[in-house]
Amino acid sequence: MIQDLKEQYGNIFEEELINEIVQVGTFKEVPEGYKLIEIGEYLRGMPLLISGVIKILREDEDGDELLLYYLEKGDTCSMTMACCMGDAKSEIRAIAETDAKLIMVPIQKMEEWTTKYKSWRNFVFNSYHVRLNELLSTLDNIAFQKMDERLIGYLKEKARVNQDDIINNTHQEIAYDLHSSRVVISRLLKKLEEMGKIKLHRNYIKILDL
Amino acid sequence: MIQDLKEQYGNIFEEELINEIVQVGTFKEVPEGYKLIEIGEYLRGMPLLISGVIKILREDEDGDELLLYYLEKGDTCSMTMACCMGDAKSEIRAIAETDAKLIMVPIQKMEEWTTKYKSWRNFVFNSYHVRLNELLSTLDNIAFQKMDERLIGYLKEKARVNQDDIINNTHQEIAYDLHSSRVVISRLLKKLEEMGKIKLHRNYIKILDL
DNA sequence: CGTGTGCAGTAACAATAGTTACAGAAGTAC
DNA sequence: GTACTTCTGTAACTATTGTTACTGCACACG
Repeated sequence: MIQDLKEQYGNIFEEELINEIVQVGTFKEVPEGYKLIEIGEYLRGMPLLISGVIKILREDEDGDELLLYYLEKGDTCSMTMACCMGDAKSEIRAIAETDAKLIMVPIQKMEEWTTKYKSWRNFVFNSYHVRLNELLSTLDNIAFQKMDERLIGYLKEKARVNQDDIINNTHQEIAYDLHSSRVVISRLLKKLEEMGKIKLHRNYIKILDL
Repeated sequence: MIQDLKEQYGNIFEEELINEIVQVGTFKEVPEGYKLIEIGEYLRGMPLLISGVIKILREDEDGDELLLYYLEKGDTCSMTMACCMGDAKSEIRAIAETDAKLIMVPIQKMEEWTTKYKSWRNFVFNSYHVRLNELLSTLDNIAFQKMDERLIGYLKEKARVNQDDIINNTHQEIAYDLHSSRVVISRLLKKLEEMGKIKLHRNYIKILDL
């Protein structure tokens, strides 16, 4: 845990803070698909991501889903931080997109460290900043783009975070993430295939030239 | 300026911080429609809103607009804060929805005060928190609601921030805010009128029972 | 090797939103 | 008053997205 932590956060947190994190944090290794946070759930800790990718989803009262963004190594969940200050109930769902390693820090420490460590303060501010912009960009996509463009963006982003030109998802799963329906996604994917941008297979999609 | 500031922020900022704000901040009074921040513009200061309402808009590369949310008294612009830490260019446009009074604080002070004053730290964190949730709620509206529901929400919110059952806007202006077209908005407004929820007039709309 | 299950392809249709075009009403300027 | 502009109402049409229904294929499992 210590070497993982140092590798990922050593150059942004001071030694003393790293030591504190090691003392109070708990190391967690989760498999792909593991649900880390559920909507409405009370949060016990704040995650520091060491490796892997976490996807953050929003859901409305009818159960309709929407992918907000991915967390990658070195990221933390600003939503969690936001929750720690407010009503403490999660507004989002977090699912491991790949196998992931992370450190859970008790939320009580958050404010203490904010006072004590400049590097922690900067980290928290920076996380908010990055997340706010990420959310803004997600909003742009939904507000200004049509489904075909959103789909292309989705495939690109997914390939990027997973470092893989193969998208291991069914059309139904993609439809959930984009808050659309399976038939619509199949239709658009077919078009992309006809344009030579992707190659469709059962349970996976190969990206050729997006 | 001092009495305004104390009235609005006196119970959250300590005396010393208030004094600093008075020293380095500049008081600004702007009329309705005044453009406070433009997209891509470099930010000189961070606004603390004393009175009035500011609307925050997003725009894509084609010039299509979208209303994100309103700032009310006691709010500050988290986007601005986010900018101060990042590339400093504004991601959004800010327009005075009503006549407004505000205090502009030089962005250099932001980090200094973050270290120095706990109340300032909390204020900044809290602003981020509120804005993140606001943005999330905006995203919910766009992603999960249809235009008629969004329109109702828009009218309600506008009536709330302006404390007025009269919405002083043309259909075209509403269409811009919701990133739709005038004809669509006119059509939906007519339906709402037929349902007895509103009464339409030239240049304004009276809300009856939304 | 047949059967069941889940996935993908496709057609036909419905609903929603956006576009174009035009007419008339309300207000403004002269 | 007349001329002009702006705002609203409406029709007709297109585009996009969503829905329902049915097909066949691939794969797993006995």
